[in-house]
Amino acid sequence: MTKQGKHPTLREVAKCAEVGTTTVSRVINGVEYVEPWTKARVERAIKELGYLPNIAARVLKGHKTRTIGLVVPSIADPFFSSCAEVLQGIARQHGFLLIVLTTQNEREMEREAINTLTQHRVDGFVIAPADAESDELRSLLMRVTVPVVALDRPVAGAVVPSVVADNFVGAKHATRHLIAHGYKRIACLTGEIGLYTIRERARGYQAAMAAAGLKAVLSTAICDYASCDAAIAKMLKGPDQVQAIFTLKNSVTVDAFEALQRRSVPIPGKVALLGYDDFQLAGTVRPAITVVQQPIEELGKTAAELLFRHLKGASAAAMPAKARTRQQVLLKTSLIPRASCGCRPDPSSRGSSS
Amino acid sequence: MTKQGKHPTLREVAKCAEVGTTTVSRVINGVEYVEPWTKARVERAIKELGYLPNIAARVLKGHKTRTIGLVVPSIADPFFSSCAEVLQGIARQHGFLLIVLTTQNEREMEREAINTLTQHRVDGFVIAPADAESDELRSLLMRVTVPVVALDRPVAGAVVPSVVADNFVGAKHATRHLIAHGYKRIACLTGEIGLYTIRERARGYQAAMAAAGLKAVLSTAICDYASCDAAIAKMLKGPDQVQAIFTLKNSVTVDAFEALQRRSVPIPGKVALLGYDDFQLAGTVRPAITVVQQPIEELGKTAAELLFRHLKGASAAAMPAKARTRQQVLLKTSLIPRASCGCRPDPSSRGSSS
DNA sequence: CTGAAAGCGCTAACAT
DNA sequence: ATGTTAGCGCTTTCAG
Repeated sequence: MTKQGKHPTLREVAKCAEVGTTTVSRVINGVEYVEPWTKARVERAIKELGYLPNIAARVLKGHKTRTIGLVVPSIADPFFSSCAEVLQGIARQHGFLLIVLTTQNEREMEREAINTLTQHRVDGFVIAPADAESDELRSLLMRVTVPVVALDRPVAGAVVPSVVADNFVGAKHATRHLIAHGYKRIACLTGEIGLYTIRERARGYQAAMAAAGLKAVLSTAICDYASCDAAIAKMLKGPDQVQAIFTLKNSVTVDAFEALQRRSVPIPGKVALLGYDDFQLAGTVRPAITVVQQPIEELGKTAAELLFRHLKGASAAAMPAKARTRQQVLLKTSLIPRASCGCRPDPSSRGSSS
Repeated sequence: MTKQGKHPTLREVAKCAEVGTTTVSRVINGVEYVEPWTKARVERAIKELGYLPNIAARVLKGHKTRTIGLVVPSIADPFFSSCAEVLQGIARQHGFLLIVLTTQNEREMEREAINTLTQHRVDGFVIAPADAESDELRSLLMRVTVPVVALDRPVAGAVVPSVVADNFVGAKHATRHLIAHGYKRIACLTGEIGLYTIRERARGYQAAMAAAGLKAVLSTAICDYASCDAAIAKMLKGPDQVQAIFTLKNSVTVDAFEALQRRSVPIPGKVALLGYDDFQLAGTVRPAITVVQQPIEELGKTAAELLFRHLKGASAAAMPAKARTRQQVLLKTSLIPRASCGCRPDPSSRGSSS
């Protein structure tokens, strides 16, 4: 049994209003015409009984669930929570619900999440894939019969449209900026090199260094403050002392800043610092930290719009031939020059948080 | 019609495996015994067809949706996104889904959110009420037939259990800490005084000031950097120059810090600073900022556990008489003494982010 | 141990 | 303009 509290049913409303079930259905959905007086009675009955349609029944009749999913590594991550906020807002505008599932970047949880969404018959979903190259993911996604949009990381083979920031170019420009400042020995610090975004940024760094005939120094094993501090300590020693540090993710930027500060290394006097991804207080600390800013809101918005375009397209134009262009949207990043790279912007550049 | 892609049905699986629908249902739910060989055939058919049970049908049969809701002002807010992360994790452990709805602290959206959740027949939900005193909310909540837990802010009348931090005591202790440092003229800056949490903190500040025979100076109209800077400018002038500033929310703390810094006011030399709510980099900026830290994870965890206890209680013990104690859980906050208040902790106190 | 059949609450032909 | 009715996919007695 396990009856979940007795919600009134449409039939009860009908009985209460002394009409047929169809009539009630009609006034609820407000499509066909019903006699004003009848309508009034039905509405009174609805209010009286506190009736709310059971969506499960509608779904069973073949209707959409008006629900979408969001599959991300973590919802506590500011990047993804901002995307979630945007997505939820747009979903609401369309009268849709948002189900959030987190994967911790684990394949297994991701697989589970997709299955769960399928079982719940969501009308579509947005996903930030744990592994862009995964064959399993690709085939799983190909079985899915609802629109899917990849966010922040594409899926290899472009089996679904994606909306990602241009990590490669963003990192390349940032590195060039450092080079333009005259630094020769520029190190790059990061962790999670397994992630698509990080790999792309690393590639951008390497490309810029190579183009300038400079030697790339890439540390990919930074996982916490200790490892970051150790890496920096080593780079500060010897004749080939590093002149600038480019960090590829938020937490590493903060750790590097902290390490430099505690070692009393002047920034940018002795070592310049530039981080990928803007963050709260990046413009408030002294020196203010120069960063590559991602268009977070726009990423979320674009993904949401793409998803809903497909959602509507499916119900309206019913599959435009096969022209479901697997769009791969690439959004530009921007460099926010502050003080840590050696730039001295006028003091009006207050911190913008991502 | 609007058929949502043709998922295989249980009947199709039955046909494929050459058994009755009942048998398929049994192997899916794994409750009753089925002949190993029959079971094997069914499982093969399931795999072959890629069958996933339609939850809507189950729900229609009177089963739970195994879905819970979360209603918060914003999911982009680090506080609530952390709670969401915890809640989603615990929900997943129980095999439940999480639906997230945001209200922007608006009554109307909140009402809508609750109705939506009811329509979708969630098994329960967690809510951070926009207005703790709202009669409408209270009555709405009393109509709801599923377990509800209030988070961060209680509902007046204690119609639902709640899990909140002790804002009053947290602010009182913080103010006392400032007083213990010898400051006499301590100002309190905040915005959103309409919110329960902020009001409680303001009360705590006033209580501590009154107890010490000090005059409370409360500015409640801080809404952005400009207003914060203006307020501080005024406080810096004249003979009654303020000696310490207590900010009641994150954004104001950051704005105050920035304003002080840009006006080259030595912290804590000239003016001490203490903020409510910890944040990323609070321990990294110079001087490191002393804050009142909220037990965010614990708030989320406790709310989730409370919710699931009620969820399980309802299906197991079927309403323990009337002993549904409307628990009001009050969690302790802690003061993290850093440098901005005048304390000089040894340099080992690295920044902890909320 | 397995299957046939009756609905759960709703919508949509099809009648009237 | 409104009512009757047949399922949607699933679980669950109740028989075999």
